[in-house]
Amino acid sequence: MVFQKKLDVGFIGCQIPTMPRFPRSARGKRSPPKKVENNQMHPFDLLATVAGELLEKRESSCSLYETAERTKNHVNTIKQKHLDNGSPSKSDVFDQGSCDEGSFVARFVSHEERRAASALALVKSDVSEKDGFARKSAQSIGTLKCELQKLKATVSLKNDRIGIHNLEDPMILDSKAIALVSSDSSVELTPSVDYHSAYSSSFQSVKDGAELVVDKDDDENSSGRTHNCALYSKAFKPHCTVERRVRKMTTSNYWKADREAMINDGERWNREIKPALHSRKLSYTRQRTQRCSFKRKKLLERFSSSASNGGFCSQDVPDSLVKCDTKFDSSDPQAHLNDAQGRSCSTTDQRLSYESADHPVKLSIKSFRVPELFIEIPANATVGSLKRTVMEAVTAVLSGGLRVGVLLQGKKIRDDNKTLVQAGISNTDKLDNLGFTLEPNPNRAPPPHKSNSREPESPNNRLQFTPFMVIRRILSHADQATPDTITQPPPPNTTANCTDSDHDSVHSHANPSSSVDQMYDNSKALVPILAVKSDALSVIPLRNSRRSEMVRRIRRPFSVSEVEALVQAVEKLGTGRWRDVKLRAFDSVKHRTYVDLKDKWKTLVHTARISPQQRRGEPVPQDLLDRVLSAHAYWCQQQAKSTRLAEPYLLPA
DNA sequence: TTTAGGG
DNA sequence: CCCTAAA
Repeated sequence: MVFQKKLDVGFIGCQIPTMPRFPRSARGKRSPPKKVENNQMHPFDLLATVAGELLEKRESSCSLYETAERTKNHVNTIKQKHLDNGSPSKSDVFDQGSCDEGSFVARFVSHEERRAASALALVKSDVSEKDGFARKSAQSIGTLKCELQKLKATVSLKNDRIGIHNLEDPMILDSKAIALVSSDSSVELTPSVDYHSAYSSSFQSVKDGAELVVDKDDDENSSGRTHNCALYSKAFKPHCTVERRVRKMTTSNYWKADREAMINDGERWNREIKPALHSRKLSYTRQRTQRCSFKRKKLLERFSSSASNGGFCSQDVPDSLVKCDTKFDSSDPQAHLNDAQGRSCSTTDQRLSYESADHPVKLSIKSFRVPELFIEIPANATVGSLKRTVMEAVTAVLSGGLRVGVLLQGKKIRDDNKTLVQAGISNTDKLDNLGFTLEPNPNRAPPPHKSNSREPESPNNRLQFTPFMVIRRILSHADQATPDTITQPPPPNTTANCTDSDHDSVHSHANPSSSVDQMYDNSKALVPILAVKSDALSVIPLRNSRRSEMVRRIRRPFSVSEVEALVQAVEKLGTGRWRDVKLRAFDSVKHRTYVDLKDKWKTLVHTARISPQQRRGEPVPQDLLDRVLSAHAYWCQQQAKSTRLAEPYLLPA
């Protein structure tokens, strides 16, 4: 249902929910959380989504075949070299059709060779899936064509208001899409230059438009430069994802269209379509990010298992809780390439993401250190008792299982879905401050541990070995050691302040942490440190666990632009859907919760009603306040209507 | 977890 | 911005 009347006078200008929005009491139990649905989606959002998908596909495919070309040459070079060296026994692994990555890696373990093998395997598996991909693409394109025609009809109805003309005929899109399909299905096992150029040219027009896609106004980590990890991780896990890409395309991105249709009108693109693309993109960012997270995990596992010495050995941690001396391997020139580009891609240029993600960030953790696991024990205890006590303390921590945390410059990176580039881990300038923590696994709390020390025991010597324990002193100054100072676990809420305000840039609400988890944000976590220099072992700030009082979150007044975004979102969504408002307009702003937005709206309404002289803080433009009042009035009325509809007997006319 | 509303 | 009942 289009809200025709208001739309005519240019008030809200969007669709309102198909179903009346009843007040909570009338709606009954809340339905599962849902985001803005397709039938409420702005046409521009749909167009933009599709265009983005097409571009993404084009980009990844081009990159793939460039990689294939390079790899082929590289492998041939290596093969030739080994043949020249008279080691024919090894050459079989290079034979087309029998090149098994595992055997390759087993025999040729240098970095270059592994890369070549992985990339080759990638190409082969990808090629083998191309036919299926092409078939499914054809289907989804059929759907796309249908939907685009519907969309075109819709858009033309609104032509005058939204100013889009020259929307490309769906048939043209169709032919382009078919070009994609036929290209894909004509893949040869060994990618040829001819194929590559043919592929590129068929998408030249799209490529021309690609410049417009570069998202220059992305703020901080808001948006998804996440497809960068596709090529990267696939190089290490070849058998992954053509099928999944297709499924994603056919199910989630239902409406499809071609960005090219919009490019003719560049100015309107910037003024109207691009902002819509931006907001639409936000919701897809998470999906892509999650997809990539899995691949990254695989990547790390793979990296760990193939590293020749040390490598990532999180599995080995329980056995080697000793000195930590780790470093980044920055000798790889490609790592530097990665760094230089990683920085810029996180702020401006999407295309760089592809390039920087081509090369791995290499970490080498040789061992772990436990900097702060202090034991308190009576001075008359024996050394053997001390050893056992330490052992028990460590065992108590470890028995619950371990998990690994990542600290960058003292900030805990909670968002598992971030790429290394996005998190800043690919930036060598910061690597000195990269740390890994070993934390007791909150999901497997260690069983209550009885201390059965066989030493002469005073009643005060009954230490409860829980992971919370921080024992302050080691065999020092028995006169000051009051044996009854058994350190208490901190109350669970003592550390909530450590996570949110301290980690705005890296914290993610997508990973809500349990209170137990937050507890280990404190110094009680085992903190091995990854650093180049040994003296950098001190860079991880151990937080003051004494900060026990619950602190208020830092006050962050809303800027005018934030108000603008809020008003805009509420105009579209109404005053009762703060979670949706949050997702729509503040998805990437971690420190604005939906409660904050609701509160801000409340104060905005209040501000708009009082005289300008009574207002304080940064002045909000009057036109915004006017919009606040009218939107608020409208949605209140809407809600009242729904209430009457829902409760006809309570309010007889 | 999300909404709604008082403080 | 906090707190919390209610859904």
